[in-house]
Amino acid sequence: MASPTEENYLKALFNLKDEEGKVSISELSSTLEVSMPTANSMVKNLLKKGLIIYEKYKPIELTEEGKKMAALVIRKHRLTEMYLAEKMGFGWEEVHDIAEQIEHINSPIFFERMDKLLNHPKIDPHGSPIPNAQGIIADLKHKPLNEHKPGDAVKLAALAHSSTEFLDFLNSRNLKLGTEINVISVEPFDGSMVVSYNDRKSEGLSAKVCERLLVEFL
Amino acid sequence: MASPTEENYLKALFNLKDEEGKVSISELSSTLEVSMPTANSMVKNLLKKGLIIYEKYKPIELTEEGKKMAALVIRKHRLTEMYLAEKMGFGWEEVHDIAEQIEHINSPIFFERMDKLLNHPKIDPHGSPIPNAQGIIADLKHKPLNEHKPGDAVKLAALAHSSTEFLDFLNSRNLKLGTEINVISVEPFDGSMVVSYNDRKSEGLSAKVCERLLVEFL
DNA sequence: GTATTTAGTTAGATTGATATAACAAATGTT
DNA sequence: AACATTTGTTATATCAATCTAACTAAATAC
Ligand SMILES: [Mn+2]
Ligand SMILES: [Mn+2]
Ligand SMILES: [Mn+2]
Ligand SMILES: [Mn+2]
Repeated sequence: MASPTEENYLKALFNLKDEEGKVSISELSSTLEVSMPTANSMVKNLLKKGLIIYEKYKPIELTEEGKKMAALVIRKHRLTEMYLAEKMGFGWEEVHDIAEQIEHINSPIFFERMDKLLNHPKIDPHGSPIPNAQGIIADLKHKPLNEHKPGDAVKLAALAHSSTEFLDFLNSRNLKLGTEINVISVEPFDGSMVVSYNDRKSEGLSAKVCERLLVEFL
Repeated sequence: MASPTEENYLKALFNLKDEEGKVSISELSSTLEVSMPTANSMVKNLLKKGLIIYEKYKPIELTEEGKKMAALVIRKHRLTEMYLAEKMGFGWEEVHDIAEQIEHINSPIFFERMDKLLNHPKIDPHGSPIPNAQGIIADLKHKPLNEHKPGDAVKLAALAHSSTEFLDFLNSRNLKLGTEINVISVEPFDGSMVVSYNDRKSEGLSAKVCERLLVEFL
């Protein structure tokens, strides 16, 4: 079985591939906050276990087996986040740090029970898809808000990144998954947008925020 | 902070003291399923950290600080067991193994939330007391069933040991916490008892079972 | 196209948790 | 009391996960 450390590496490799395409040793080491030699030696270890494909100085790739294991760790993480939010009343900004630890619990019945109690949720509290028990992840291909134009009416469906700071920001603006947003204008200079939602007639959102808000058409 | 390994040692020291009085290296090593040199070196480590009192060849004792830390780990364990049983529908025979892992999660808000959602439970699913947040444990001084005599009417309040096998046995006899038991007779030869409870008019229980059933007078 | 910078690797050390082998102390038995 | 058994200790080794220092390959800049 994979140790907690190995699970964290697999998860990081999976997520970085999604976000950045190719994955390098330096990205891995900074993501996991370890030194490059540490990441390098774990990469050799994962290679030996057949979970990645790797040649010196080349990008790191997960094998099919590695992908599946990564997806199952991500499943444990996201199910936990959903459980914490839905059944224990935690805010979406609180769940990640706890899930980062609980994802390493080795107990299939525990996570199956969460899944059942939650009625087999498809997404976590940040709108990210929960892989199924076979390690298959739905691709929910939402578009970021900044790709929309004035007049578009959309619904907040997910977040591209979900740092605590960003989630606190969204809380302060009362933005939640499901919030219906109308695009009023786009500032060509800096890509910021003016939108309305709920009873807020005119809210300015920076380009950085708009890129991270993943929405679907209404 | 204490590592998961250190937490397991503290917990074992605390529980063994309760069950056996003095705690030796060999008891510790067999309880934790490690070699004696391993237990010996961890004892040195805990000594250095001021969590135990120890002199070569003498019994091991927890310091006040060690006792408090042990009690807080036990609190996390028993709160988790109660949460799993009450909120997630696990049987009392399923909760220990999961709690053995979750007890090492480092997140005060997580365990405080469990405590709150459970309405500050005083006991775990096996009737053992849950230490409070200050590390104080109530002494519920129940007596084992085998110390009772024919004619006594008692209520099952806790279990002296709670191995999966024993819990499976109790399930098979439909014995639960709260079950009201009437002592019909005691066999002087082997200490076995005949009792009645619910609609069972005459159930034989071995001495071994009767020692482990902790009851209170009705 | 050489020089500089960045990224990656190797070597070597450390720490925590574990083990086995060998020996020593304490305890139990006759 | 002597011997045998059990318990505990020390010495030494391994393994996973980490680090720093030194070096090398690749990428970028000029
Ligand atoms: Mn998360
Ligand atoms: Mn993690
Ligand atoms: Mn337990
Ligand atoms: Mn444990």
